[in-house]
Amino acid sequence: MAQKPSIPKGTRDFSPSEVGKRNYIFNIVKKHFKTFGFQPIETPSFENSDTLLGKYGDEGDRLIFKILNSGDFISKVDDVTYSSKNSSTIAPKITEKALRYDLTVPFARYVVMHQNEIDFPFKRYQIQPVWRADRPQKGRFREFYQCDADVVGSKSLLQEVELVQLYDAIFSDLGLVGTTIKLNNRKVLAGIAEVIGAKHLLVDFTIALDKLDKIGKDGVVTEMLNKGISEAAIEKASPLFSLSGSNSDQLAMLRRLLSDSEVGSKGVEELEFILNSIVELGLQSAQLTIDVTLARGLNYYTGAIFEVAAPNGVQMGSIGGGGRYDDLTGIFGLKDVSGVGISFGLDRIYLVLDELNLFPKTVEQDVQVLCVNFGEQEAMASIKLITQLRKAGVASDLYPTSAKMQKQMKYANNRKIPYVILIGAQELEANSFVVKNMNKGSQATFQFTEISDFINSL
RNA sequence: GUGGUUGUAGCUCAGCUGGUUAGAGCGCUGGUUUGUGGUACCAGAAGUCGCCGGUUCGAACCCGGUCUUCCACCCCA
Repeated sequence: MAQKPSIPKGTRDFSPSEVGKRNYIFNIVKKHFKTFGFQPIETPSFENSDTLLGKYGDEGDRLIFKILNSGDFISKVDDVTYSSKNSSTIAPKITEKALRYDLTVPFARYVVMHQNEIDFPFKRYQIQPVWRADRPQKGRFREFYQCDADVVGSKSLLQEVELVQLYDAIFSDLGLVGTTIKLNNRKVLAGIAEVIGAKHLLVDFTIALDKLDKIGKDGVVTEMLNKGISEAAIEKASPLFSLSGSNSDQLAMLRRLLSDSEVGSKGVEELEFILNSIVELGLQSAQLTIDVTLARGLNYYTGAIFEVAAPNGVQMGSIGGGGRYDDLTGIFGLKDVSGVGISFGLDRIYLVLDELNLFPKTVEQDVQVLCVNFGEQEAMASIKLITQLRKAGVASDLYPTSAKMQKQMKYANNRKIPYVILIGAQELEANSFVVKNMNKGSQATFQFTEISDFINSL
């Protein structure tokens, strides 16, 4: 063997059966996006760097794949910058494009650029790969697909309610029972920070709070102290650390805690509306719960925040997330367009479905009928049969050479082809064909004139 | 970006404190079975032991570097 080829870290090849399973998920997701009234758009794989940079925080900027300029890009860098050997000052001068990091920011750019053609409220969905220069881990890749559904141009909380329903519809259809849709609200977090007097430390506060289930109360307190949040403030916020009970209990507690904060009370009100609506509408298989510790890194959320956890017992980061952002298009110059959206982590959903064995067997079955090749004349008769089967929409194939029957049968078996058709000398003479059911092992003989009987029996 | 971990046949992995021609199971190819797969038996092919360098009479094994895998952190789908 020559040099072994390889693919970059964090990327994957997909085999036919994997693509089959991925398409199964895509199709279900798309189907529900459509029935909820969303329309598809697509955007380029790469954007201008300044469209993306600065939208995801410093951490996000680090993870953006930058594309080297074409041509003699080095000669255009001034000597001072060049000799500084400082990556962060040189990079912007030699990389004017960058790979898409998520679908939300390109969507905001799209909305601004096409604002005059769009009928608001605009509901769009988008299923495309995104790239992040992250260190790979289980369920974390450097190239992965996001499936987003967003609504822009409506402040109605009914959108949030519908998005919860959409999550539920899709996960139910995928057979993924027992997902938890965690719900929080940025205004609630802001209210808490305000009430405890740590308004300016909102981000640090929420990031620390987000880790509660991971590092425990003591860990969170330690981190908050390190970030400069006072002991008195932490003490005031301490009811949050042991918040439990039903959604309405939690709401009552929050309402009490935030009664002095206007923004906080507004957040509680929003939470309450969404929860009450869902209680009235009901969900098929998902559960909607308040989770005050849910922060999520993306800074642009301003209202509801969603995150979906896989069913209990599956070790996997969140399989979906989203939220309300009041001013995402503002950074591109279009004010006062509120948006709310959710995202599905296709690759993680795949891993979860695979682990729980929830893919239907049929997704791996491509060809339904294989004709054994016995020789030239027999093959010609087989092709005639296959032509008719294909016209009827039956995926069928002929083994291309008259190899040993054993080999042909084995091929059919390995390919999981459920029916094998035999047309040998005898059948040729009798104008018939033998159908072998590979699952049962049984055989049946049909006349050429009875092809439709066979098709109907499939 | 920080710390750790992994790499041996197509796949999953053995390989003792460094010592001749590197092993197994599965898979693959052929045969038992010249018109029947999934079971059984027999035989066979297949590896510059991730890559580069060093130590040594001698390296899959020790040392350094590098790439890759997985994990924790950071962050996140």
